[in-house]
Amino acid sequence: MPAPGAATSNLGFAILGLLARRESTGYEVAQRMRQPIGYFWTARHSQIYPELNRLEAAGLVEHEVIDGAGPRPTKRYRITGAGREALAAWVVGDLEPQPVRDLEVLRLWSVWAVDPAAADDLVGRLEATHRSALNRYLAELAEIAEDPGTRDPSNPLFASRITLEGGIRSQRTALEWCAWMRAELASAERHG
Amino acid sequence: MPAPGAATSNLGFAILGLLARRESTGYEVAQRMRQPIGYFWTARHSQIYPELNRLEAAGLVEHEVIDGAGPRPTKRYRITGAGREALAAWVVGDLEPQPVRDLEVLRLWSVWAVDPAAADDLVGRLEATHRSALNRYLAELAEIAEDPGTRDPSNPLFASRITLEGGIRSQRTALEWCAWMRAELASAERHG
DNA sequence: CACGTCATGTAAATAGTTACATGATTCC
DNA sequence: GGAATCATGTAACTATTTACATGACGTG
Repeated sequence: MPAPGAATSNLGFAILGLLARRESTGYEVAQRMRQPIGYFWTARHSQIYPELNRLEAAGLVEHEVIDGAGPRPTKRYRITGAGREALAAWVVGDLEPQPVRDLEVLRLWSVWAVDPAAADDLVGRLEATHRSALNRYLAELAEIAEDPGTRDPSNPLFASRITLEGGIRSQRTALEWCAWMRAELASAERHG
Repeated sequence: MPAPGAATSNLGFAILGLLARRESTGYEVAQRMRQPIGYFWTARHSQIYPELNRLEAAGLVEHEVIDGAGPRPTKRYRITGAGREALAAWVVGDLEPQPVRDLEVLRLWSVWAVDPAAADDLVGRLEATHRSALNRYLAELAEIAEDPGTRDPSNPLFASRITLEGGIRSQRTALEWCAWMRAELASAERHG
């Protein structure tokens, strides 16, 4: 019987969300942490393995040993009933303001310190990264869009679809913003 | 003569950006870290004071002791020439992909695990926080918009304006996305 | 046979938060 | 007289990254 009030970290809920969709080994959790959810949360395996142990100690996940290729026993993790309850409670829980950390905007906030040509180049590179992110999201959405599960709010694909839609919208907005900034830089150049 | 290749952290560049605009005490840096730049970077005073020492050891800032109200000597920090160069080089430097961490999207990615009414309530609360952020950004932009400095790419106000504009655009997009999600939830409810 | 993938761990370092500590001045 | 603000620092903890460690199997 583990401590029931043991606070789970954000990483813990990211892992629970992953395991609620499908059981996985720690290695697979690390893989899935890059691709599907890496757009809004990331973690390395060195953080994931200890967190899986904490989740297990709290009774939110459990594992069984299976055949595998590693030098140590391969463990397949599954979310428990308590884990599902904790995840659902967290999803609808209070929204404390999260500390924002956006390196891109932090750079642009000091862009006045470089000459306009360098600024334009920077914004151009930013634009390119947003364009490639947009294309990745569009491709991923296209892959699942036909599935009727994406229309059912209790199907994981519904949540995949709405989060991808959010990513697409925000990348498009970022692209428009970049184009706007380049226009602002160019207009200042003419009137300057 | 400090080590010239000493790597400066992101926090260091946030502080340099602040001091490049105006010299400040550590206390003021902590205040300014909330309001103007807190929309994209945050830090507490316990992180700021040691970082100012590191920046000084690296020759990027310097201080003079002034009259002040604290129990210890009050220090006013100023960016050095080397500090300005380091800041400018960082602004236009390589863009390594930054690890994303968005708690809001992480929650929504598991929203399939709760019932549609609770999901709708969650999205409603998200909407409210985006609306208030939008209003704050609009008010801040209105405060500076009249200043002709906002049109000059080498004036800090230009950078303040374009970053606020980015914040406004992304909050508006988030609001539209929230409205879209509520519509999706409602339409599933009808056909469900 | 070298390289990539499967597979799980630990160690050491940096980054960031929360809490502790001190003391003067101003405002209610 | 108590609370807020000015002002700077340290200690302890949590979160995250980078690097070290091991070893089997399949592919070119």
